[in-house]
This record gives sequence, C-alpha cells and structure tokens, in this order.
Amino acid sequence: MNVHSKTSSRPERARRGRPLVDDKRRKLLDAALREFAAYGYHGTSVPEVAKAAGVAVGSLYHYFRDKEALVNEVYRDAKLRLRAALLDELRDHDLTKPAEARAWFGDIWGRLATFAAAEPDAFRFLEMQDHAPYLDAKSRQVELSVLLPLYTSGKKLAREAPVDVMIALLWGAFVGLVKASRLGYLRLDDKNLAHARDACWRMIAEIPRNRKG
Amino acid sequence: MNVHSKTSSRPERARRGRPLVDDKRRKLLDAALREFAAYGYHGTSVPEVAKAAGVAVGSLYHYFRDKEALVNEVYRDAKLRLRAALLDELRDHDLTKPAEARAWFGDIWGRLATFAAAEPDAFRFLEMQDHAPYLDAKSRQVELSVLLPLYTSGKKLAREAPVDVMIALLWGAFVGLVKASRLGYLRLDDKNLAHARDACWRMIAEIPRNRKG
Amino acid sequence: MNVHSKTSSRPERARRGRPLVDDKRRKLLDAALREFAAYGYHGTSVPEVAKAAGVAVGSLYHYFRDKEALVNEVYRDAKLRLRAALLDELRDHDLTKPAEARAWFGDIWGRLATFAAAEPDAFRFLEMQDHAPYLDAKSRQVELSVLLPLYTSGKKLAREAPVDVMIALLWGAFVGLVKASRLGYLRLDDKNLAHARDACWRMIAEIPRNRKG
Amino acid sequence: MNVHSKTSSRPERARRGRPLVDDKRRKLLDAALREFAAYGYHGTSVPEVAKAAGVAVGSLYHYFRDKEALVNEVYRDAKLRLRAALLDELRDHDLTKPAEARAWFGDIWGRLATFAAAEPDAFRFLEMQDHAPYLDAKSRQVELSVLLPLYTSGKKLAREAPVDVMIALLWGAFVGLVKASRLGYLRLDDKNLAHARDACWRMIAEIPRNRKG
DNA sequence: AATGAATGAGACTTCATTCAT
DNA sequence: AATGAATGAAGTCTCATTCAT
Repeated sequence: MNVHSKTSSRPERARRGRPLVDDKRRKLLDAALREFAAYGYHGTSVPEVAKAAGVAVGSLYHYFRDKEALVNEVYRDAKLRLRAALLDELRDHDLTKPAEARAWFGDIWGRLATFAAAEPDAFRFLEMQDHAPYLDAKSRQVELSVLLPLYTSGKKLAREAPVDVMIALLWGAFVGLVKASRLGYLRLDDKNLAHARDACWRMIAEIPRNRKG
Repeated sequence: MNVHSKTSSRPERARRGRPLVDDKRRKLLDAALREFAAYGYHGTSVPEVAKAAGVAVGSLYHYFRDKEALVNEVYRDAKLRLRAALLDELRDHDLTKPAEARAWFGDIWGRLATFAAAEPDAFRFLEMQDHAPYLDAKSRQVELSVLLPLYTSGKKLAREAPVDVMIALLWGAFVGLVKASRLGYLRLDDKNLAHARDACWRMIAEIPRNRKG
Repeated sequence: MNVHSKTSSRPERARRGRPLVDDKRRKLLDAALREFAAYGYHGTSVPEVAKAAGVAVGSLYHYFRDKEALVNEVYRDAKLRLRAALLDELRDHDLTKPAEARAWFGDIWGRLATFAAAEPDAFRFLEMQDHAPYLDAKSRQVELSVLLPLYTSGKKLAREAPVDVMIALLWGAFVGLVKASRLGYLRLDDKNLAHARDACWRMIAEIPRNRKG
Repeated sequence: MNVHSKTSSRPERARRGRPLVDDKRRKLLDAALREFAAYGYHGTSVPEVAKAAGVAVGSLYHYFRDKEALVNEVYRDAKLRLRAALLDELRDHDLTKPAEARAWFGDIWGRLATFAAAEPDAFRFLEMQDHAPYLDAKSRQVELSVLLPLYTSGKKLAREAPVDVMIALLWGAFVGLVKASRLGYLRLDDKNLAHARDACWRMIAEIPRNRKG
C-alpha cells in the first residue's frame, strides 16, 4: 500500500536486532498524514494518531519529540514526495520553443494530476491550511526546494507577466480544481482534466505580440 | 437581528435608547473572525475570542449556543459579505457578446480584489480550511447562494468547457494569488493584479471558433 | 484554624459578587503546603493538591499559572509567616549588653519554637529540601528579607566568630532538633527545648576574653 | 576512577575473567547518587540515571528490582560510607576526662568535615530530604547503626543535658553549615570550620560543675 | 548479561461550557 | 444582560517498567 518509503527523510541506518518489517515510524507518519489531512493539525489529537497507526502513545514520542516535530516530519515527507513526483527525471526542454514548452507543461500537469490522485491525503494536507505557524527551518528549506525549480523554469517561459504571479495562479487553479472535486462540485475525470489543462496553458502562455504582425 | 449590510461590520440604522457603541454580538463576530482567520477553528479557544472581543466568556454563550454555532455565524456573516461584494448591483450584461463578457469579468475581478484587500480576515477565513466538518445546513445554503449565480452567469459564457471546472480554476487561481501574497511570495500591487486578471481571462475565455476557420 | 490570611501576598482588592467566605485561593495554598510538606514538590501531583483543597483541578489553574507558580506562592506565603513570627514587634535590645542579648536570644528562640509548633507543615516545608531549582526572583527576595535582619542583629552580637557561620549553625541546630522530633528520636517538650536553647546560647555567645583576666 | 570503592557494597573478592573496570552496578549506584543528590528522588527519572551511568535502562533493572530498591541501595551505600568515615578506627577515649573528650570531639568534627568535602553528593543526598517514605527495614537498620554508637559515646559525655537533644543539635548545626555553604551564604574554609567546631563544642560541652562552687 | 523499543498509566495543563451572583 | 469563577473531560507529554532480540 505504501510505496514511498524510499523518500523518507530518515537515512536507512544499519539495524540491530529489531526487524524493519513493522516499521512503526513509517506507520506513524502515514497515520498522521491521514489524520492531519482529514481534521487539520489542531483538530487531530496525538492519541488519535497513535491509535490510527496501531501504536501506543508513548511509542509515538519515542520517534518524534513532540506533536510539532511530528507535523514537520509529515510535512517534509509529503512535500518531498510531491517534489519527486513533480520534478524527478523531468526531461530537459527548450522552453523558448512553443511546442516544447507546451509539451513540458503537459508533462507537469500530468504529474500533478497523478500525484493528486495517487496521494490524495498528501495533496490535501499540503494545501489544506497555513502551515507556517509550526513549520521549522528545515521544513521551510524543503518548501523552497520545490518552488525554486518551478521559478527557474518559469523564468525561461515568461515574457511579460511576472513568474511569481503565474505560478501562484497556476498552482492555485489546480488546488481549486482538486478542492472542488473533493467537495463534490465536479468530477475529476480525464475530460475535465484535459479541459483544465488547456485552460491553464492559455493562462500562462502569453500570446506572442509579434505573431500578430 | 444583525444584517451587517454595508460590508462594514456596523449597520447604520437609527438607534433609540441603547447606544450602538456596545454591540457585543457584533464585537464577538468580528473578534471571532480575526482569531479563526489567524489560528483556524481548532486553534482558537472560546475564552480567546471573548477576550479579543473585550467581552466575558459567559456573554459569548449568551449570544451563541456554542463554539460551533459561533463559527457557523461567523462563516455566514463573512460569506454573505463576500456575496454582497461580488454580486450586489452587478450590471446586467449580455455575456454572449465578447466585449461585454470581458467587461463583466473585469468587474467581477475588481470586486474580488477589493474584497480581499478590504477584508483580509474574512477572505482568509473563508478559504483557509475545510469548513465542511462543522458547517450546518443553513451555512451550506449560504455557500450555495454564492455559487449558483456564478454558475448561471458562467453557463452563458461557456461554450465548450464545463462551467464547474472553469469556476473552480478561476476561484482557485485568485485564492492562490492572495495566499502567495500573504506568504510573501509576491506583492499584490495593481500591476500584478492586472496581469493576473488578464491571465485568468485568457483561461476562461475560450478561443473564438471562427479563428479556426 | 487558619490565622495567617493577613500575611497572604494577594492584596485585599475590593470584591464584587462572589463571597470571600469560601476562599478557594486560601484553601489551595493551605492544601498545597500540607502536601508539599508531606511529599515534597516532585512527590506531589496537582490533582492531589486540588483534591486536598476540595477544588477541581481546573480551578487551581485559575488561581495559579502552573505548578511552579503554586510552589512559589506557597513558599512566599509560608516564609512571610515565618518572618512575621520571628521578627514582628521584636523589642529593641542593646545587644552589646550581655543580659539584654541573652533576653533577645530567648525571645527569638521562643518565637521559633512557637512557630514550629503552630505551623509544623510550614516549618517542615521551608526546611525540607532545596527550593532553589524552582524559586523565582520574587521568592528569593522574600528569602533575603528574612535573613538580612538576622545578619544585622548578629553583627552587633558577634565579636570574633563570623556571623554567617553562627547563623547557619544556630538555624541548622534548631532544624535538626525539629527534624529529630518529627522522626521520633526525641520529644520536644519544654524541658528539652530549654536545654536546647541554653546549648545554642552557649554556642553563639562567646566567652569574653577579658572576663578571665 | 572511583575513590570510595573500599566502602562500596561490592566486596573485593578475587576476580578472574571479567574486569572490574566495567562494573555496571557500581556505575549505576554512583550515577544514581549524583542524580538523586541533585534533583531528589521524585525529581529523578530512571532513564536519567541509566543515561548518567552510561548503561541501558534494561540493565538497570537487571541490577535493581525497581526505582525504590535503587534508592534504598544508594542510601545504604552512602550511609555506610558515612559511618565508616565517622567511626572506623576511632580511638578509644575516656570521655569523662575533659581533655580527652575535647580531642575526641575534634576528631569527630574533622572526620565529618572531611566526608562532607570528599563526598558532597553523598552528604547532600543523605540530608536533603525525608527518606522515610521509601526506606525499607534494612535501610532503617543501617540508619540506626550510625546513630547508636554516637548515642553511646554521648552518654559518657553528657551530665545533665539529654543526649538525643545534643546529638540532634550538633548534627543539625553541621548540616546547616554545609547547606549554607552550598547555597553560597558562606565559605567553608579552615578558619570558618574551626570557628564552627569551637562553637559546637561550647554547645555540647556543659559548664563544669565546679564553676558553681 | 545487555539492549532499547514498546507500553500505558498518570503527570501537567487547557478548554468548552455552566451557573451563581 | 453580564460576569468570570468553577468544572472535569480531554489534550500533550513523561516515566517506571517489560520484553523480544
């Protein structure tokens, strides 16, 4: 069920004695993500997380200093998986060529859609609320490591419009789409996804002025 | 009792005996909005709200049955102000005519931007998290009363793309913009707002058919 | 039963509504003193104190920020009563005259004995352990306000021996006496108290050298 | 590494294979004494002790049934070292002769001072609090084995004053001295120690009868 | 013998809610 | 209407102790 252990933040240190089989740490991260995604940070209690992970409360505190350390690890864990889904092995494009830019965008969009579908909890948690109040420096670092590559790519694409604005709009649009789907306002099928993708491409791809002349 | 019409929190009606100055109910709604916007529903305590309103806890419970009733009223209060800001006295347009459609959109966009700037707490609260878990029937009714007019207008505008998808994208894009601004990723000045508006218009305005011909 | 309300640290601010009759704050301080005296700070739980005071746990936190604030207030409360018992209305003596010095000491000793008998919990608590780890600045101030007058008086009395040493010995001797009595090693009756008083007087009253000549 | 091994609870039996260096039991007793002396019984956690001893928690429970058994062993261990320091090889005096009595007292005092200086943690722990609540029968036996010889010697010395009172005063005075020194109220140098010794001698040495004649 | 992950009771503290004044 | 003291359930976290390895 869980395929993303590899991207966990803890290095795979050599184990003595205890088997990796029933990795309580992993179970706790997964359970916490589910609960936080469903009820928010403040709406989730620590015993709730422990129970969902099938672990005693005390054990949770063996792996995480406190509740805040737990959210931070959950956050980084999810964010890093999002980054991987979005950026890993992304083909090198020449974004100045319209056709390649379009293909690049289609790729990104597909990855986003795949991630949102494969890991609804991770996506929901990452977008559900202001994490700022409890994120630590390390988590903010991870946050940037996702944004910066997007800005860099965006720079090559943008002509007039400010990249930051375009990224905010695009990201917000996709989040709005998923949110509306979750609330039952629409169905996120392939057709709708394609429509949305094209609409978003129109949004960020400016019509070249000189093309008209 | 309180209709909070003018977008401002204080209605202007003529008072007789009791001074308007001490409208505790209004103070509580305003304070609660501020706190909920800043810390979320679960992150805000009832005594905190009472204190921020300069009112005793007991009094809060005189005006609102419990915390849940309070959020619901805060939610409706804010949402109705948003609806008013968005839809009140909206000129009747013939959305099938491109120019008028464009003007209509510009109007909507301006109203949104004005609301987000004038009532940052209301905007933030309304978009900050999943309210579903505690919203009652009446609140959901209000939610719909904002969405339906948009859908209706959208229908007239849309040709191929599904309205629900377009609304979700547009709404999400604007929310993303404000969120990015709040987090310090960009500055929401007139120039950026205009860029964003144009980009969003490109997103929802479909390519005219005759262009293909 | 409780005669020391007057020395409580809280000023007698004008009360509205609620009666002073069942002063929960006072009850909590008294109960806490009893429990702390019996089991020590770390050996006493907050619910234990609340229960002993006949009050709900939550109420305790209404009066005291946390457990540490509680001990500090208990400490100051007890220490101030000790100071009052020891120093209030102490007659002015000319400590350079042997007879008056002796009378002064007899007075002090009697006051100490009275206090230890009247408030065994207060005496035990104050001497039972190192309070340093949790005492705040205000409490340390109170601590000094008891010691300084003793040092001042001691200065007038002492000829050769260092005052600080003499005070430490005297204080320790009395504490040892009370402790031994509590542990059942001796009975603290008037006869023994008189013996002890005379012994302690011999300890601190140096034999004048010139008397021999 | 450990200077008080001689009085340690472990007899010096001839060792074969395992080196004495890694005597975990000893390390645990020492670490526990340090922690208990610093934070008290209830203020010290078992994992804390294990960590300070450089030993796993599980191992601690291999050597001591539980926390209470541990304090009891620490208590006896320290108390026996105190007894040894105080009474071992104490010369036989004829305490009825004033000069010998004085010498005997000087010896005792010196031993006390040496012990307090050499083993501050042991001294502090033994005097820091009421151990009664957790001491078992065996520990109380040890307690008596220190007191009884003192009482016996005291009997020979005392004429009028009750021995128990004198011992309590003397012991308390010395404890008060060390405590005041630890709290920074005075410096425990040779001069002050000599002053204190003389003062205490005055306290317990009764005025010769013939002075009255 | 040794380890330290695992446990759950219980510690400290907060908070939604009530109610006497 | 208004107050805020009072309550106890529930939240976060610690700790003595056990046990598989």
